[in-house]
Amino acid sequence: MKQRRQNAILQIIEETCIRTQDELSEALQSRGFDVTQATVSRDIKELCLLKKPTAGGSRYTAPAKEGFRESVGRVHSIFHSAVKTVDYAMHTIVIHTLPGMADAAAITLESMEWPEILGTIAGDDTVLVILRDGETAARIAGRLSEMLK
Amino acid sequence: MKQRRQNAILQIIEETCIRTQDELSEALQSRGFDVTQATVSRDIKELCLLKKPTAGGSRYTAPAKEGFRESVGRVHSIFHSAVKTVDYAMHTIVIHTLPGMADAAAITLESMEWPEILGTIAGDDTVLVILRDGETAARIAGRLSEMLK
DNA sequence: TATGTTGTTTCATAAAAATTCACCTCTTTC
DNA sequence: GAAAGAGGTGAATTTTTATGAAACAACATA
Repeated sequence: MKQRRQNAILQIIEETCIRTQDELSEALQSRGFDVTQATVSRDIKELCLLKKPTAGGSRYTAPAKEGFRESVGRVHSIFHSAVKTVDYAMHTIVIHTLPGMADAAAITLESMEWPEILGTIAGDDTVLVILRDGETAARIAGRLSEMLK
Repeated sequence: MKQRRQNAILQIIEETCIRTQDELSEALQSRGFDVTQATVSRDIKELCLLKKPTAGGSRYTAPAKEGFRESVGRVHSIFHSAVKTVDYAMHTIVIHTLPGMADAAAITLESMEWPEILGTIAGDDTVLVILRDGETAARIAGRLSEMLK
């Protein structure tokens, strides 16, 4: 059901100019999918749709990159399941993972393309992340911790 | 000032991962630009920044297309200044413009790439817009009227 | 000097989107 | 069959974003 609904969403935003999540949920209603804005919000997040600014107000569209959609959802879950703790000192963050998972965690980190991250080094169960400065390290460490919740 | 601030914004979102407009206005504060979220919201609209979904939450980025930024702002103003009235019947919308401006209005319409619009025909001071059906015509006509405000 | 005019900003608030929490409905496992 | 776990959802709420109105500044005009 969810799968079919998300396909419908992709089709709808292709065919019509959808500007809000309420509009989208109405469009779905008229196709027999009875969902609320809350669900649409989650679908949009999963599909990685983006709200593109155009002349007559903004509009939801599918992301340019293909294959992008599939990857993003997984990155989060890989990171989530691999990482045990996140700590930091000076301008470096230390991430402890399950044994053998450090490399996977590092790759997901890289894939996020956060500009603050200068680079990562992965051992077996530890990833070292190098940031520009201590303040940045604190901020990014906080964000990574958030991702574990 | 505004110009310089918007340049700063482009640089900031390039260098750091900005996830909300509040974050952005704080980043601006620390660079000496003392602005509120309201202003940031308008800057983002003018710069046509988009909020791109990624693994660790979404993030503002510059649009892919270059030259995109300049064009979008203008489309709206051209349409606004050229068009006098918008009306519709059946599955067609009739737009009256200032003399000689119909072509310009039609071109801006096309540039919006609204999927509901099958096509346009421009005379001297009139544009005919062909939609899929009457319901769509009513909806799109409403939207175009909105743009005149 | 008074009087627009235009562009930009903030404040307050409305609108839109994300999230929390509770509750379902299935599976799986004992 | 009961209990536990995983997915998925809606209602209500919070957070984030957009906007209307008023204020202000810079500049031109009478």
